[in-house]
Amino acid sequence: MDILGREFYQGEDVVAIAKATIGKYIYTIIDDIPTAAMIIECEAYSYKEKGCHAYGAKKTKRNAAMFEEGGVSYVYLCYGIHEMFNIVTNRGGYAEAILVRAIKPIVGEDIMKSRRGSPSYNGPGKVTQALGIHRSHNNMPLFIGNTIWLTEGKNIADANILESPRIGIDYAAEDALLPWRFTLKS
DNA sequence: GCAATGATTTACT
DNA sequence: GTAAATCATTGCC
Repeated sequence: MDILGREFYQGEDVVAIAKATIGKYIYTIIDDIPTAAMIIECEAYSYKEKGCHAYGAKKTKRNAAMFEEGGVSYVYLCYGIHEMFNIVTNRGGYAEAILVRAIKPIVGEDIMKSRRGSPSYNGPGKVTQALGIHRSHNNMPLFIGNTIWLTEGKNIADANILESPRIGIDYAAEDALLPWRFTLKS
């Protein structure tokens, strides 16, 4: 299958990449269990705005993965309970990433359901749980085809992608209004 | 060392 | 709609 190469992630416009990520397939092989799903919702984050952990290009131990070259994963724990899966973009040092918010199961739905305990996958914490991703998968390359990777997936027309403000970052003030959330129209 | 807090989910009123 | 759960990371003392 067509694993997305490094160049897909290294563009300079994280928002454009986020939009292009809608409809892509994400594959994981975790605990020897393969699963696949289509990305149907994601959000862009950049060091240039307050919603991002790396706002102001401030590097910390937690967000170090975002400063890597595009094409690696950024997984972290939030609210002490939920793990979130991000795709790092841009070149090294620019700290931009895409948060995967919702998926549609393609392979291994029963596995996801049993991991989740509930058959819904719309929410960042649910996505990581369904796919079996956890913090130890932080800073992993996504362009090799090992453990976690993306493929070309479905080609989605622009007209079928909705833009809207991001969710859950009210503290980011005016930056919370940026239309950096992309959803597949169903 | 210690207090504050969050890119959320879930259940309850 | 509102609130509690729950802990690693952060920032300040």
